[in-house]
Amino acid sequence: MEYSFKEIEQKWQKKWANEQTYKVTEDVNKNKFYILNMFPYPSGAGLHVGHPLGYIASDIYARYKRLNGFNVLNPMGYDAYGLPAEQYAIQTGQHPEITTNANVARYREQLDKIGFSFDWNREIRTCSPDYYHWTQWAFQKMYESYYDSKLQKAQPISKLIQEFQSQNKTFNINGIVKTWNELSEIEQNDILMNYRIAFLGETMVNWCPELGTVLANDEVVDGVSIRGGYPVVQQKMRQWCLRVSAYAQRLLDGLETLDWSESIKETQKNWIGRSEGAEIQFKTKDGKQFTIFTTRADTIFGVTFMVLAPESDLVNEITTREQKKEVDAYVEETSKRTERERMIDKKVSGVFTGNYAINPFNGKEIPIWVSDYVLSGYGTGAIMAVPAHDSRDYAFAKHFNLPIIPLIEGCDVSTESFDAKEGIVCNSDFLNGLSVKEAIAKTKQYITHQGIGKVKINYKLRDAIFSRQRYWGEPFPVYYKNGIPQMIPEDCLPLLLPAVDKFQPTETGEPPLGNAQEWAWDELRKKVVDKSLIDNKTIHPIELFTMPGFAGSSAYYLRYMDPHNSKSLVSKENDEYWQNVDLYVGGSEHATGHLIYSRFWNKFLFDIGVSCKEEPFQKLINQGMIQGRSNFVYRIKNTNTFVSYNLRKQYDTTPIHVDVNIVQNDILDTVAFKAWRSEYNDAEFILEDGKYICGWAIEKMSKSMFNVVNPDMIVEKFGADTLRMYEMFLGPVEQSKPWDTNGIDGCHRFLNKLWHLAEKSTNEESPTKEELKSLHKLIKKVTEDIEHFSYNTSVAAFMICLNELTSLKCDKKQVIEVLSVLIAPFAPHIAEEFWEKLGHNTSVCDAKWPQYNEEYLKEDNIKMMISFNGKTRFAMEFPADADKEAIEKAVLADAQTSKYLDGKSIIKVIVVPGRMVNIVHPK
RNA sequence: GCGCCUGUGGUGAAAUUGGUAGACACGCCAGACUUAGGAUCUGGUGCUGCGAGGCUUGCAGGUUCGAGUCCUGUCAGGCGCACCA
Repeated sequence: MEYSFKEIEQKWQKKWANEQTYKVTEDVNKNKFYILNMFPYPSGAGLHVGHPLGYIASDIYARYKRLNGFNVLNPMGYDAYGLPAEQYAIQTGQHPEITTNANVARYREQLDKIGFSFDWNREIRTCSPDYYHWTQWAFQKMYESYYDSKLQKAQPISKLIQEFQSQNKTFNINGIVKTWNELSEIEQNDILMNYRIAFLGETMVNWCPELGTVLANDEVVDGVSIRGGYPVVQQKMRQWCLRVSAYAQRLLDGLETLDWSESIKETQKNWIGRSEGAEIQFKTKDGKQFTIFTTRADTIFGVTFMVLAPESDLVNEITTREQKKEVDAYVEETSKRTERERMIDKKVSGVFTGNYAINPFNGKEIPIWVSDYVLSGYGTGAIMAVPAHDSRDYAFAKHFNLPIIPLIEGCDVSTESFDAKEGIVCNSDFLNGLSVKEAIAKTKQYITHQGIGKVKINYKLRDAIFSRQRYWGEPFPVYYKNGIPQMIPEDCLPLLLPAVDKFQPTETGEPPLGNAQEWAWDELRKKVVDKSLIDNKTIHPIELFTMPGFAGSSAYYLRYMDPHNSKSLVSKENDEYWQNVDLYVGGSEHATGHLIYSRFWNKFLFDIGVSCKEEPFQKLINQGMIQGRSNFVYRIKNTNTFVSYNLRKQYDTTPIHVDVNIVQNDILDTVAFKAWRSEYNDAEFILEDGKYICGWAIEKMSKSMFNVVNPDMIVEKFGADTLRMYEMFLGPVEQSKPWDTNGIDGCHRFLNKLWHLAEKSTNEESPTKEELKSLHKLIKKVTEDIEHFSYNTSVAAFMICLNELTSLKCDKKQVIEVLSVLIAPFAPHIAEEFWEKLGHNTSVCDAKWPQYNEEYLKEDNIKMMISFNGKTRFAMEFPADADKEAIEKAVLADAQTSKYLDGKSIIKVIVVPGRMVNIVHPK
């Protein structure tokens, strides 16, 4: 009988669905294993062959763990809210809800064909009210919490208020000192905003007019938006923010406990950007005070000017009346430039404020400048400039002809600054003679002691901007009373997103939810307890901003543990059972976005006792990107004649992308090509050896390159099991590699041969010694490979084993029984079919993973390397149980007749490996 | 500029972690069978040379009896961060 994969796969997929084979329930008698893929956002293009790579790899691991007796949670869902889904809807002119549902359905259909062991009972969608209920809930908890820097954890804001009251703490409001109880509600609220973990802040944001929304830092690269590549400008706006920066140190420390790749940890460390330094207070000549941040406190004697960021509030305060006009003009000018313009054009600019600072170490007067090379958002927005030892200060000093004082013995600063933190300090009073390291420490000690500064650690990590002027996102469960945000009562959640017709964003930043004023008032009437407030119109309707894409994706893995719970995000029992994700699989492009937000979000939930683990993802595997392999045809210019690849140089040709689906092994199907597009109907070909050979290149997989390969097509032609095996065979999971359908035949042939071997295997006898050896070699290899995610080599091991069994003419049922279980993670459909034919009435998923027996693996002979006279000469074989004397004897006997030796010059013989035998044989 | 990663046949890649480099697969070559088919099977296939042999893991050194693997330098490619004081 033929291997009719189509029939087999459909049969088992139906059976799995009907019998809920992959449904998982909490079972305290079994060890848990939580495996998770980064859930996809369902784009309109559907899956291409690169998307399932990570899913297949994790599915293999999930099935393997299950066969080893673990209770495996392997869920799947959709990240359906956010910009990409909305942009797609806008482009196609349909409502995002409609496009999202259609895309989800399409994804599901494609995924089902590949035979994953997902538990679809636990499916979640970030845009479904059951789900975003808990996104909104978490936001409210963040609003009602502050970060206690002494305890280093989140605490209820009520505790802070209590402290303010009981300590009778005083606050300076516009120069008037008041105690907490003397403050108005608005003033109290303003103060608390500086502490809340979710807070309203007037901050510089990345405003993208084209997308009509603000963006988080990780959504902007090189001054343009990641989605669409539109320019982004800096603008001050009142926005919801998350105090991610409070968790900077814990986010850094947590990395040490994680089993993640070094490169992704490094990326996160860079992004968090911890730097140890000092804040030093300076006074101006006219008695005003300001603070700077530096990591090079040791260079204080080389400060020849100070620089303020143009956006800094200090600029106004410090600038003298004479210079005001000039400074204002400069500030105005820089504010008009976008981030991108500033980045491209790095020319030195700046203006003198007219004011001078006094160096607290030696009393010298230092001019204060304003320049855009100092950022307002980092440190204090003001620096002390040491041109001798900082390249940016150096460029500035050279440009404006400011003095440069070298501070390291023997350094040459005539053409460039000396930035290295090494050498012996000079020109620095009491620091002279110290190393840079010592000088930094001593200066820090000095400033602390003198009360002119303090040791300070700064982080580059900024607070996340949490509102978007968009429609397709979670509504904020917030309304306003006298401008003060109020949380909608917890038991009134979720606050549903209204169905509106006009959901397009506006360039001015008016949120699309503004089109749903009626909804806002209606919701308020339903959700706010004190109805008189509404009638008096003393309150404003619901917040019209929505949450960003990362809101829904930050704690989704917790929800999978208990997806239908309507009382809480996750029940205590379920959280304690599943703990956290043991294996997380996804792309490394989320290193500074999702993987930071998610860790932050989980740390907060840990602090408030919702999550029992501080880190959400214990082990992380970053699957590589699958690139496309494009094919080209070569058209002779101004004709409709195409010349084959190796003849193209004889003509003046233009390479043209051709659909890879009408090319096989780089040979063009000329008939299909003519039919492909009307302009090629009358195409003519110059062939070589009767074939048209195409050129090729590795490029991104995209529609415009005609190199997109659809998994449906592969499943149709070769079957899901072949697709699964081939994707793994392609190379290491973590490596980026091009897709090349050409090689798939090898995997298909393998399954075909396996099928025929299984068919022939009706012999009930025990396997022979050779057969057992081959089988147990495979068990060992596959077990080890799966543990190490080295799937490409385990596929190879299957092929080797099959070749061996075939040449042994193996026909034993017992062998096929073991093979069925071994292959089940990779090719589950065929495995089930074998299992059933062997007479089992349970799923192969409930089988037991075989253990190998070292006894069968023993080699009769051991190969060893022999070295003579310092040169490795050749390998010799010895019986496995040979002792030292026997080996020595055999080697020396061989040496007498060996062509490598003349029989008289042996000095040293070393036999390796495994057992090392040194034979020193003096002549 | 700083940090991280990767360089092996025509192609995707292996290499028990220091032990006969190129497993396995694609492709290619030759053959078998066949109602010549993009089916199946068998053998060959790193480069070079008629040959014995020689050469070979980006390049140059080093350690070692022995290096793709370890060390130093260098070149190339990729990724991340980047006026972060």
